[in-house]
Amino acid sequence: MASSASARHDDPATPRYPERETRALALWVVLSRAAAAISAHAEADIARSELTQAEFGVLELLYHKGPLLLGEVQRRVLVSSGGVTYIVDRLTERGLLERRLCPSDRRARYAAITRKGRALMKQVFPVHARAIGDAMAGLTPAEQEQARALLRKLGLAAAAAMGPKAVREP
Amino acid sequence: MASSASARHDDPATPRYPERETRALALWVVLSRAAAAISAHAEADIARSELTQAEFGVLELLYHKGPLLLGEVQRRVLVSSGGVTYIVDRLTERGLLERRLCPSDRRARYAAITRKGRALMKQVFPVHARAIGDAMAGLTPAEQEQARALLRKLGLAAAAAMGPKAVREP
DNA sequence: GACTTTTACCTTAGTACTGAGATACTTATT
DNA sequence: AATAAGTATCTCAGTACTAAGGTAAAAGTC
Repeated sequence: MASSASARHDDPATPRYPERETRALALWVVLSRAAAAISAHAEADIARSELTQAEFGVLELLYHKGPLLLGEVQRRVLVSSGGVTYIVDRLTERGLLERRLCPSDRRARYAAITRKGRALMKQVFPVHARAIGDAMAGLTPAEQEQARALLRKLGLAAAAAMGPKAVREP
Repeated sequence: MASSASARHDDPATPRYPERETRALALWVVLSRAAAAISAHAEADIARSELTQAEFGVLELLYHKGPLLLGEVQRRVLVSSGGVTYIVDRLTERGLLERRLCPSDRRARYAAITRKGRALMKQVFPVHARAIGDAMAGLTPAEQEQARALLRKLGLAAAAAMGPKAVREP
């Protein structure tokens, strides 16, 4: 959740903080707001396909990357292991995904998109990509590249600073 | 949820998309990953105070802004109205917040931080601000300013493009 | 002044997800 | 071969939320 500590200090009751903190908090506010705004666009578009964002994320991942072990899915989609099971269950029930055995490791399971799932994504994803493109249209292509570089650097540093513990499930 | 459509196209089964979409999707990936990484830092710090992120957000908002109508709280914290009721209930039960009548509108209620809540935030927030500062340390101050400007522009444009419907609750 | 509409909050039921622990298999050690 | 340790997945209870519907007051309308 974004902080609301502002730069204004007219009110003597409002506490002050060092500049380093103020700058970081301000960035955190706009970062979470921007993510929420884009996410709202994405979600609105995804709703067309009767999927949640997480379900769409998993389906889209398998559509573009091919069959993956459930653990790999978990790492990429930033959901807990229980969540992956739940989501894969739901998508399997709807015939969009299937589980496959792993020949080299009998404990492991692959999740793979089905013909039906592929057909759905083929119909839905191009429109989704355009929706994201529209949502990002507030920045010029050059600004988007700039933002991408900065956010990549920030994300990698922040993830590394969390140390060995993953973003989800310590 | 971020898209995973990559720029690699060695696999003939992988669909291609226009550059505008590819660029936007790539930005969406790093944006959501960066937000998740920073959020993980924030959450780890917030856990110290036995609050959820949403609870912390509400308490912190009222700490810095003073009493607000529940609707104003909702707009700022990006939670549904039911969520605000729920969160304010919990914080009130713990004596950190109180509801106050609005003199000019008898339907409306203010949420206000209590002495106990203020004491908690006074103890907890400076440490939180430092944690956010640390989480952002992957970028130089200048880069943080740059990122802030870009994300602000992006967030405002994306929110405006959603039209009249709010980020939450259409 | 009785009516509709709008606004603001609350309640209830249901959903998506997390976290902890169970299960089942594999690999390493003895 | 037996045991221990490690890893991958699944199960289940509990949490935080959302959505829809309800109530009550205010504001506008005729």
